[in-house]
Amino acid sequence: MDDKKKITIKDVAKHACVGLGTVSRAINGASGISPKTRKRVFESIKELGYTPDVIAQSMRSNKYKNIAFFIDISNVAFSKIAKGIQYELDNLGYILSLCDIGDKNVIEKVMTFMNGRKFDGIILSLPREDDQELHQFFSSIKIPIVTLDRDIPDIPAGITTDYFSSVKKATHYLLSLGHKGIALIGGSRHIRPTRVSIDAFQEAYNEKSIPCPEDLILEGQLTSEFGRRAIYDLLPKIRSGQVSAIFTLNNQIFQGVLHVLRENNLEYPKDISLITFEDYELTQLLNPSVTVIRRPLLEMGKSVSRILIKYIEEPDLYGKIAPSVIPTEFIIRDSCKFL
Amino acid sequence: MDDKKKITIKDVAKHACVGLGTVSRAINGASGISPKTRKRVFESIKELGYTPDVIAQSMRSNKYKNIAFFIDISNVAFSKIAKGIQYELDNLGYILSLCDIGDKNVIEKVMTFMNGRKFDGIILSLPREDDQELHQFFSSIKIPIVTLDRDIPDIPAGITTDYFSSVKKATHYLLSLGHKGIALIGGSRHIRPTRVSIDAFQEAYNEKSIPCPEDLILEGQLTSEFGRRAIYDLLPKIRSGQVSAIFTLNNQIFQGVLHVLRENNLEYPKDISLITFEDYELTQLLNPSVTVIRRPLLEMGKSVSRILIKYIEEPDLYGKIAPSVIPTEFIIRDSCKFL
DNA sequence: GTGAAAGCGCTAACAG
DNA sequence: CTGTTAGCGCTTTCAC
Repeated sequence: MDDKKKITIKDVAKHACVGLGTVSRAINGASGISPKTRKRVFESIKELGYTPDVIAQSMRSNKYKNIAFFIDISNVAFSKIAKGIQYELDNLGYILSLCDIGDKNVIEKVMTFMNGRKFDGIILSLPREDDQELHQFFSSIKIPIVTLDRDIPDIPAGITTDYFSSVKKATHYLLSLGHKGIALIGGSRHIRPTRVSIDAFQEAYNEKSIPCPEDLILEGQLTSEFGRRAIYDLLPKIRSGQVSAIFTLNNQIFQGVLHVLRENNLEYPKDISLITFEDYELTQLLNPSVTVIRRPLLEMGKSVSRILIKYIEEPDLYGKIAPSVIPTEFIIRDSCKFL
Repeated sequence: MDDKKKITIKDVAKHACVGLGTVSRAINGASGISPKTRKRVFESIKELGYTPDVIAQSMRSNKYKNIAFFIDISNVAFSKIAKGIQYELDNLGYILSLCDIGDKNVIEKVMTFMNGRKFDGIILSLPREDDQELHQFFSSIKIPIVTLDRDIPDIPAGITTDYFSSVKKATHYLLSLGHKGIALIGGSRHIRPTRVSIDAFQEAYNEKSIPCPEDLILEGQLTSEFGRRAIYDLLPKIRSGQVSAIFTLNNQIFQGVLHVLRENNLEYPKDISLITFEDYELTQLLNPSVTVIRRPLLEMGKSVSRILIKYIEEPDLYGKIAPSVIPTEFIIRDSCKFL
């Protein structure tokens, strides 16, 4: 990282003919140093090409300039969110340490990762909200933690995506097209996005005074495997016309659905109408293109970092800032037909 | 991270009635400690719930248990590679620090990221191989660096993907289907994958004693934008039948191509045959499904980490291990027609 | 305002 | 084999 021999704060002090502490004060923008001295110190720093050793700084100051990000990497959304986070963090001199927690054995992975390590803050996107053991673990940590669209007791949400309004909009859209049998396939009520979406779905039906088909609300996991299973079970109802539209709340589920549809020679929008969450290359390039709800992933990453950093810099605020509400967009394309 | 009050090596020493150094020796599995004492120390460690402070360890030992990963996050391949890397690193107690370098201003981002930070090793996937400034920078660093499919002077490749054989296979396949005008759209010769693929492409033609259409080898960037431009220019030749197949070397390029094809009502395989690199949800779910060359992304991540760790643990080997050669797979689906 | 001194928690070199 | 000692590079008192 450095050039030849490590040049330390000591060298700078000597070069600038000041004491160790003075250099430190200059670096940290602390008070109690005259502008003149400060300037001289900075000149020496520049001349010597000195860079503070982050490790040594950390040891003394308990600041690490390091954020941990726990997420299931398999989710396509991840890379864009990560990009947003990293972008924001970069500007502030923090780095991102990545931990893939997959979707099982989460606690074990988290603990291994944290073991003896130090971070200034944590960004959390857990596969479920009801893992008591995990909550307990995170609660015992006294650094700021912030979640991505999760309602977890004692841990403030950094951002909260407005699934409600777009799911309602989408459901209304389907309803207005004449669909009554809409199957909603999502994760479990134990994660916020699914929970909120179900509420919105039901409310849309209620507003039109159409009875909501509770048996068509399918809760499971955010995997393509679950999508396959769900749609497979739905096949008879699709064929009988009882179900005329499918609304998937996650891209992996959507992919599973698509597979089974294909295998069974079911075409959309002819045989079945489709709406899904997450707008990405697949939904755009599929033919016909797919009606979707889009989340601004990059922006989500940036927002969540901003809040986390604020908490880190002003610990007193922790938990007191309302999460950024991220808007979503309902984009109508060609995957739904008029009944 | 810890529980209440920080418990240190000192506490352990006191508890186990041994000296500081002894505890350290036990922790580090160093020699010169009797099994009996070691056991006692570990008992105390367990009892006290002691965890070594990685920061303090790092400061003394110059080991950080931290790997830096530089990559353009935008690439879909990234998340699976990252998963592989993280998986392998996890087992060895290393963590992954992620740096998104995008595809411009790379050196600036790299330097900001490295500034004052310490890593044990670096995994590098640069957007181009011919950035002198960047090479110089990385050459000046004396920790192991390993690349993902890049030939960079002085920096050993961790893995090398066998693009050659599958590109040749794919080209032969197209040739045997009767295609002569195959457009090859890739990045620049300045990155290994494209360079090798071009070679293979030409060799396939040569083997069949068919003159290789050099003017149909299009070099550019690995972006959908370039894909669009390239295919746009090709349109007349496609319509005239001069070009009957397109072979894209990257998924983003492929997506650009697909867009333009769609906009111009060109269908595959009817109007044009298609082969692309990277097998992912899009190529599988598109209808018709797309003939592809697949790389085992997860495995690539694992392999590159393994080599890097080996270099870290045995610095003498640095640069002396041949890169793992990662096999690729040519998967025939429905995007090419018999001419 | 500024220098000197005291550690942060740990490893490594040195005596026994 | 094991205890003690000296720092790693830095921040933070504490005097002056």
